Amino acid sequence: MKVSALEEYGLRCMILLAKNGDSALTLPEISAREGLSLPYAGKLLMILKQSGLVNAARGRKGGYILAKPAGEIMLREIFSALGEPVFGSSHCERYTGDTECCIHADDCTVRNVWGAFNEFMSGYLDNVTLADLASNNGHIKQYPRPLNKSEQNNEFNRG
Amino acid sequence: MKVSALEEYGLRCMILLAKNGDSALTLPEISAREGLSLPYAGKLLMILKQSGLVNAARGRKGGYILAKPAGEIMLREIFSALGEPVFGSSHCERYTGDTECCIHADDCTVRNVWGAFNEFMSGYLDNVTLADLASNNGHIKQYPRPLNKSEQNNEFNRG
DNA sequence: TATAATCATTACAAAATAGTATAGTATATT
DNA sequence: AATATACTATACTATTTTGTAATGATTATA
Repeated sequence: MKVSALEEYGLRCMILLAKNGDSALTLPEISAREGLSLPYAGKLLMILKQSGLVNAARGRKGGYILAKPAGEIMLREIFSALGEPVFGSSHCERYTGDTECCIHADDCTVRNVWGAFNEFMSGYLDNVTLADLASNNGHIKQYPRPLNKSEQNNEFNRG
Repeated sequence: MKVSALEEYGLRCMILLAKNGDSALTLPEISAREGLSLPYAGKLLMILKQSGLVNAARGRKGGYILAKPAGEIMLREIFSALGEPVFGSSHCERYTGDTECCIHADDCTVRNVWGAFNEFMSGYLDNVTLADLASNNGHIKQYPRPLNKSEQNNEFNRG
């Protein structure tokens, strides 16, 4: 289970733009401040632009800026632009082994594991904005805690 | 954010072995029942064997069997064998851009996002066993729910 | 209108992951 | 012992992801 480079660096660029407020940042600036090569930063921002998350201006006074206020950008939008959720709609089509359609299509045990992750992440992605990340200087003190063992035993349907 | 093929198919094989109880399954059987090619199933089981999760017997009556009861195998062990947790120890070394060490090493905003996922997953992986997955026929009714907006506002340290 | 700074686009190269092929080694059965 | 059924190991190929290169298009300014 891995975060892709696009997701990692793309989210970083979005946070950078959010912290920079209303003034635009150029590719050379973004590249320098994120430690990315210029072409790669360009590629990232292009993806973000094509997803409608940032606006670009060409020419001498050009640069990139958020397409809307950071407080109105949910994390989900950013992740959707950069990749897929862990258990996305394509998951079952992706892992079909040798067969046309997954052999567990009817009765899948694994699906529930990814489903649990996915539900948690959905709650997170749909409730946290880019501004939340940018404003607190990167120090979220507490995360939604995981359930302890007895809570899990209550909530899971065993046997 | 993606589940790797190894994680997906490896976990499926473990569940299959768990459901099969005390009798061994051969590679041809595993291959057929999971819809995987024989060589690929072999590769998977080899990884699981080298991690100590399954025992193998060679020869005519050979096959694979869980190395210990499914109830004593935490999901974490399986995932550790097959890949890395989302925000593992190598994450910050992995995404350093062009620089030797990540430019955000001191003050990283993104880290908290992955950290939240990671904490949730840890709570899950450390509390759910392979038997939990195998015994309920794949139908977990309820997952640890995500926090709602007001809970999040309480738990997060804003601005 | 020339120029420098900037974004845009396409094609390519490198690395990691996924999956296959082939040739072994071990064991139960006959 | 011969054989069929299994696991083991290594090397190879294909695909996806990651990152680079090179060239073109746009705009502010002098």
